[in-house]
Amino acid sequence: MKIDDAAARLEALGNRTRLQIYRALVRAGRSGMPVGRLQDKLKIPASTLSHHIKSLVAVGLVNQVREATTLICHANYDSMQGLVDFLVSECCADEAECKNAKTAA
Amino acid sequence: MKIDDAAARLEALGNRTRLQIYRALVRAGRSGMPVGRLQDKLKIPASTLSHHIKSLVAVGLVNQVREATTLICHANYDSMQGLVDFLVSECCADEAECKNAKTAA
DNA sequence: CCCATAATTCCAATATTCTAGAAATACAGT
DNA sequence: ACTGTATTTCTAGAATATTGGAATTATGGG
Repeated sequence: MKIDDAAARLEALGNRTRLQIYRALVRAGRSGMPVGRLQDKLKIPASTLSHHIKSLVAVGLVNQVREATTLICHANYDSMQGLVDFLVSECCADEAECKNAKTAA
Repeated sequence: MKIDDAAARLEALGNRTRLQIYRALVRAGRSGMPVGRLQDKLKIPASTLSHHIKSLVAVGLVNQVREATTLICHANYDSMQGLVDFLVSECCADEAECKNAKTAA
């Protein structure tokens, strides 16, 4: 993963509201959750919510599937996993020891 | 971890420059890296660099130890691990199946 | 105490993000 | 086509972040 992609994903998650959205979707699992339900759950205006969801979709952390008039949102696990891998990779690349952190990755 | 702490850490990493700083420190491993060397490496003005480092320290992702006139910066692995754990935790909490993502955590 | 090096803080300009109401669009049922 | 529900886009003001030069502080050597 390129550093700009990683930064974009981290930035997307680095906002309380968007992180709440993302967590709700992670909790919802494979079945996902419609935009409307997110709105009920998080109590934020539709337009605000829509903007935040758009950010998450733009960086690939969230996918959407239309089902009639409702849009179902899904957390994209692969995208998150790629980000996590990026974060823990190259640990101590410029150093010798450091076994702990390597196993943590 | 509280969601606000997680969001703060993600926001700190969600900026190209700060992510570059953090990665350089991760690569440097236990020995860390002085602020001045980061400046040489990343070619950014001292004040800008200092601001960014301060953000990373504020959220606990980076620690600093003074050694004479130079300040050595270290990536805090525990802090990062806590963040990663937070991100992959509670996957599918509201659903039944979903084994893949669980094992990924 | 004075100097040099390392790094931070002060300050201000610029840029970006966040928020949300209002208007517009998407879709399905009748 | 008309209506209602779901959601997005338009728009713009307020808030926050980013940047970097200049001044300041921190530390140790002579």
